[in-house]
Amino acid sequence: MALNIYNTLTRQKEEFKPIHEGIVGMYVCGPTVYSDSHVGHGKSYVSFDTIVRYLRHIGYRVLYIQNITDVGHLLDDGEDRMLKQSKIEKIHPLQIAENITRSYFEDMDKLGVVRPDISPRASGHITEQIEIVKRLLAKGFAYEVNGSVYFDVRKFNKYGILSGRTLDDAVEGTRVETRSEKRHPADFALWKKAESGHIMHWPSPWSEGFPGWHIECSAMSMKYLGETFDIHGGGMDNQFPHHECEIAQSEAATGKPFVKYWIHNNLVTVNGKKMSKSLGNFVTLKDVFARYNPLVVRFFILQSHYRSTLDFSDEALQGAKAGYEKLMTTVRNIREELKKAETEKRAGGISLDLSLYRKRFSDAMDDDFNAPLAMGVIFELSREINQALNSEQELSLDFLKLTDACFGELGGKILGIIPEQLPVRAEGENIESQLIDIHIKVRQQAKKEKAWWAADLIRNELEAAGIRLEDKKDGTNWHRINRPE
RNA sequence: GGCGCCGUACCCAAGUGGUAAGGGAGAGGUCUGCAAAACCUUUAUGCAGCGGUUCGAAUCCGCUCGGCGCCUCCA
Repeated sequence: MALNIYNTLTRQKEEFKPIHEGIVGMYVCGPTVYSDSHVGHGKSYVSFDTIVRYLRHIGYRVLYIQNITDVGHLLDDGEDRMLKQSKIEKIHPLQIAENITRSYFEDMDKLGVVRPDISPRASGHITEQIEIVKRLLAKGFAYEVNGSVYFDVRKFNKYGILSGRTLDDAVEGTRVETRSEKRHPADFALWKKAESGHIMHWPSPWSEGFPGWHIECSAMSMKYLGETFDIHGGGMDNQFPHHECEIAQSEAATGKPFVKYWIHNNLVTVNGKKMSKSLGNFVTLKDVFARYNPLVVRFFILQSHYRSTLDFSDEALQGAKAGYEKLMTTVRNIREELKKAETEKRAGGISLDLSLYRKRFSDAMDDDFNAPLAMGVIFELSREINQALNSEQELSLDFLKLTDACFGELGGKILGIIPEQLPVRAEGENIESQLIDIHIKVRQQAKKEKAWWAADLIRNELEAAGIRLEDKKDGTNWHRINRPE
C-alpha cells in the first residue's frame, strides 16, 4: 500500500508523491517562545515527529524545518507577545526567547522528538521577510499606509482556498474593530511600523518596524525548502488565518504553488475544552513530566489519531501508563531472555511470522499515519511473544534477535516509544547490582528454608527503594521501576 | 450569525458499506509459598436518537438532541 495523506487543501486523502523523487521538504509551524510548552505542543510535535520518522523509515530523505517565533505575534491591543512578557519579567525579549527555546527543546527531547534539521528564528530572517514584502508591493498585491504594509486580499482571488472561507465571511466574522488603515477588513499586516517604546524593531524601506506574524513562515519555509515544497504542517487552529495568509502572500509573490500537502493536527482538550495559552487552562509538559514518564505521555498522544482531539485527563493518562508498562515488560523480557540465549546453546522450536505484523503496521501508518491502529498491531505482537516466552519451549537466539529488532524498529525507531536502553538491571560490575544480587541470594536461601517473612521483607524493601523483583521459573529477575511513572 | 468537526462498552480509542481492533479498569481461571508479571476466558446483537437508501450501515442521506473548534493570539 502506498502512503496516503489527508490533505487539508483538498479535504481528502491523497496518495503522497513528493515533488522530487525520494526527497521530502517539510515545514511545521513551531512555537512562539514566550512561555513553557504545554501538552498541546506535545501532541503537535510528537505527531509531526512521528510523521517525519515514518517518512524516513520508508526511505525518503526528509529536510524538516521548524521555526522558532520570537517576534511578530500581535495581541489584540497591538502589542507583541514577546514584548509583553519581557515587560512582565523586566528582561530583554530575546532573553525570554532564548530561555524558552531551551526549555522547549528540553521538553521535546524528553518526549523523544527528533530535533528539526533547521530551527530558524523569525528575528534572524528579517531581511528575507522584507524581500517578500518588496516583491508583493512591486506586483501590486500589497499597499503601504503610514509606514505599515498590508496584503490586499481582494487582489488574490484564491484567498480562502484552504479554510473554505469567502471574503464576505471574513467581513461578517470580523469582530475586532477594523483598523482604519486597511482597505479591507481581511487585509493583514506584512510590516508594522513600530510605536515608540517598542524594543524590537528593524529598519525597512517603509519604517522602523517589525514583520507581521504570517510573513515569517513564508520567508523561512521558502528560503530553506524552495518556493514550492511538499508538506506544511501545523495546528488546526492555525489553518485560518495564519496558513491562509501564508498561501496568499507566498503564491502572490512567486506566482507558483506554495505547498502540495497541508497537514493539520487536532488540539488537546482538558475536560472537553480546548487547552490554550489564552484560556489559561493549560498544563505544561514540565508539570506532567513530574508525574509521568515522558514516554508515557508520548504513548498517550500516539494512542489517538493526530486529526482527532485528545482529551487530557488523569484517568486516561493512568490507563496509558499501565498500557505502556505492559509493553515495556514484554520488551524487557525479550532482552533478558536474549542475554541468556547468547551464552546458551538452544534449539528453539517456535517461529513467528513477523512480516505479517510489519505489513499490518505499515498499512496502518500508510493510511494517513494511523498510529493508534499501528500500536494495536504492536500489542497483538506483544501478546504473541509473551505466549512464546511463557511456553515450555526454549526460544532460539535468532527468534529473540528478530523480535527485539522488530520492536526496536516499529515501536522504537518509528513510534519513538521504546527506548534503546530500558531501565533494566545495571550493566557491568557496579556495586549496586552486586548488592542486589546478594539480596537475591539471601532471599533464595530464605525461600528454601520457607522463611517467607524474610523473603517478603527483602522484596518489599527493595520495591520501596525502586527495585522490583520478579520470581521466574529459572530464578529471580530485577529491574528498576521508572520514576516518575 | 457564517464555516467545520465530533458523539463507538465503566474510561481511552481504531474502524467510514460486509457484519464491532487495541489499551486501561472489572470478573473468573492457569502459574506461584505468596506476590508481581504473563497467558486464557469474560465484559457493546450493538456504535447519541429517529427516519430513509441498500441484499447488507457504526459507516451513505435527512432530521433531532448533545459536545467542540475556527471566524481574534494560540500547536
